[in-house]
Amino acid sequence: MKMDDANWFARWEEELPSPEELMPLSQTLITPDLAVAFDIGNSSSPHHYSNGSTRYQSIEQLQIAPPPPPPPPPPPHVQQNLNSNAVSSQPNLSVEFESSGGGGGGGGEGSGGDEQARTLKRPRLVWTPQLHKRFVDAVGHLGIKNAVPKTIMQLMSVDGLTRENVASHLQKYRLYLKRMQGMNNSGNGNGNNSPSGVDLATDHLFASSPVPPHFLRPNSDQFMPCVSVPVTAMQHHHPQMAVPVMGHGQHHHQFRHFGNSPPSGQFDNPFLGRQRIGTQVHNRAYSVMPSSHVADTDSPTPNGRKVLTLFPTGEDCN
DNA sequence: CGCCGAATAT
DNA sequence: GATATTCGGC
Repeated sequence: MKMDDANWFARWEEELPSPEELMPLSQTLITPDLAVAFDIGNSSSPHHYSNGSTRYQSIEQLQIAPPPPPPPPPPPHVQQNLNSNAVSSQPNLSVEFESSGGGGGGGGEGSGGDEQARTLKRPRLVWTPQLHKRFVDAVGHLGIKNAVPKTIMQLMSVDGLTRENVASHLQKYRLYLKRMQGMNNSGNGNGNNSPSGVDLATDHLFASSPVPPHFLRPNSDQFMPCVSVPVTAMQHHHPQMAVPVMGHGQHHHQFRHFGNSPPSGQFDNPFLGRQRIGTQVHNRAYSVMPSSHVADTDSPTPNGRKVLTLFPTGEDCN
């Protein structure tokens, strides 16, 4: 009760990715051209983030694949290179972009696209567990009141993340919460009373908590460790299973996590509908990480999409 | 006009 | 299924 501010911040910090993890992630948008050209395997790009600019963070897990690089012949196996890299660290890096087939368009700008990167058509954003966590944290800390795309986006301060990205994700997230709510009530087909705590959302899923100043853009610091939130519990658990629980009025949200040992098991991922974890529980992060991504190797590309993956998978995506 | 959210499209 | 884009209402 009293130990909040100081404490939560501390905890929050703990849970932040270690510098080692962070650094590798600090690449900003990787231009498709670059990606292809460099095979991305070389994360050794010297230029992490532009320090001088006003970019906030560097939690570049955002891996938004850059603008449409229509031109050259995209090697069909681009993704695999990345995998090899996965081992290096745990940064789940994943870039996904559609093959030129659909998007079309082209622009061809250099790699200096700073502003442009944000303006042009970006490839589909892949919500990595880390990214999602940022999202959840942000939402949890904003009141339901403030948890709107723009605000969330700001709180997350992920370079390149757009309001639309967040809005879309938020929509899904809300849906997920709704399902959770429904589950506790009655007719959940699952005999389980979902002790798992989804009870949180009865109506104040998250209630309010003014965004702590520290959260908002560090108007002067481009270096806040990472803007996240103090997730009271779970550190080494599936982040996916975290749900903001709002206890009392203005307190900091505790996150209840379930999935730790799902009694009867089946829980949905934050977004995914119920995912059966009967026999095998996958460590994979929440839904957003379809097996295809986690799979590792060349996964079947559904449509014409190419998926670049760099994730070791699972692990703790703290 | 910008933003939000639900619906709809890809 | 996951994300993006569209569209109506503030």
